[in-house]
Amino acid sequence: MKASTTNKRVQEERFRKTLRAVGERATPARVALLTTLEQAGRPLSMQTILQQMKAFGTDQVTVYRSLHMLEQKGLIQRVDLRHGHTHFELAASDHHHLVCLTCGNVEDFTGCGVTSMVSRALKQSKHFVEVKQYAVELFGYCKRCYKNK
Amino acid sequence: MKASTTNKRVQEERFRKTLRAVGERATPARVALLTTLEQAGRPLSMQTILQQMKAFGTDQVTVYRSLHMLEQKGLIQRVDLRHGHTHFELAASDHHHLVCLTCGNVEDFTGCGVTSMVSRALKQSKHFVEVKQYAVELFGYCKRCYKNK
DNA sequence: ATGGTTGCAAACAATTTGCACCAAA
DNA sequence: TTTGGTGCAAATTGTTTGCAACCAT
Repeated sequence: MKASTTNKRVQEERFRKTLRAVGERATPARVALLTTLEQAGRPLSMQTILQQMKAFGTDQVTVYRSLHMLEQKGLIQRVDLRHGHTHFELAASDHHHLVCLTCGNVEDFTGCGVTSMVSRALKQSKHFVEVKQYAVELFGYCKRCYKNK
Repeated sequence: MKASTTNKRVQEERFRKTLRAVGERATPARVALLTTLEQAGRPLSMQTILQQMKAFGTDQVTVYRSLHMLEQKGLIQRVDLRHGHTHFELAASDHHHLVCLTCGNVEDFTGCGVTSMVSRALKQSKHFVEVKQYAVELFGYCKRCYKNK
């Protein structure tokens, strides 16, 4: 048995537990959705998700409904890469994205200093008292596209 | 003549110049769009924009086409406030947003230390060499909604 | 057993395209 | 004058809803 297969099974079991932990049923479609996002390791477009889940035998409608629920429960996050369509990735990934404005390539980066940013923002704010999530995306050019500008 | 009227005319003239400067025609619809975003002073939803522009006598299609062009030229920016629909605001506003996850209220904040964040990200990056735009949104709770949680 | 979940069909909403006419430069 | 912009209608794409059958617990 290949290592990747083992890992996948372990992941799936973990996701089943996570789902039950937030009070939701661990259905095959939901587990497959989380596994797909996990294995991708990067934000997946709606298109791609629908495609992969269709291959798995899941209806579009179920995908939409599952994504809503998972986002609501905070297990996944919507990402706006300015590619023209929504992307999703597993939540709790404390990294952010560099996005190429030309080719659309995405690279992660960490250590954006978001903690100090949050405290500064809250200190400055009149009405806000807590920050739970954040979106940080940087848009620019990768080497290749920079040259061809 | 009221001061606000004067300001509006001055703004319009400025926007006409800006449009020509990026090689585009200064049509009434485009100027009205930019003026609308300017006067709002906060990100406007697609809905709101379409509504206001319809009142101005502009077709939806023209609004979509203008928004695309203005975004392409870097005069406006798409903002994802996780309200379920796209928002736009004038570009070059070097502030970011605090968004309430419950009521959707938006507040600006400045001084997020984006410059040092950008240099850290670029230093860390294998492929990226330039950052031209960024999106920084913090999601949390305002006083009122925090109490009622 | 049973209440939440799914698939299908159909409604609904959002966005884009083709084309004739009009206007900014 | 000429090139690009606009409005209208219709196509296309994206997302949601209603309901009967199904399955995770």
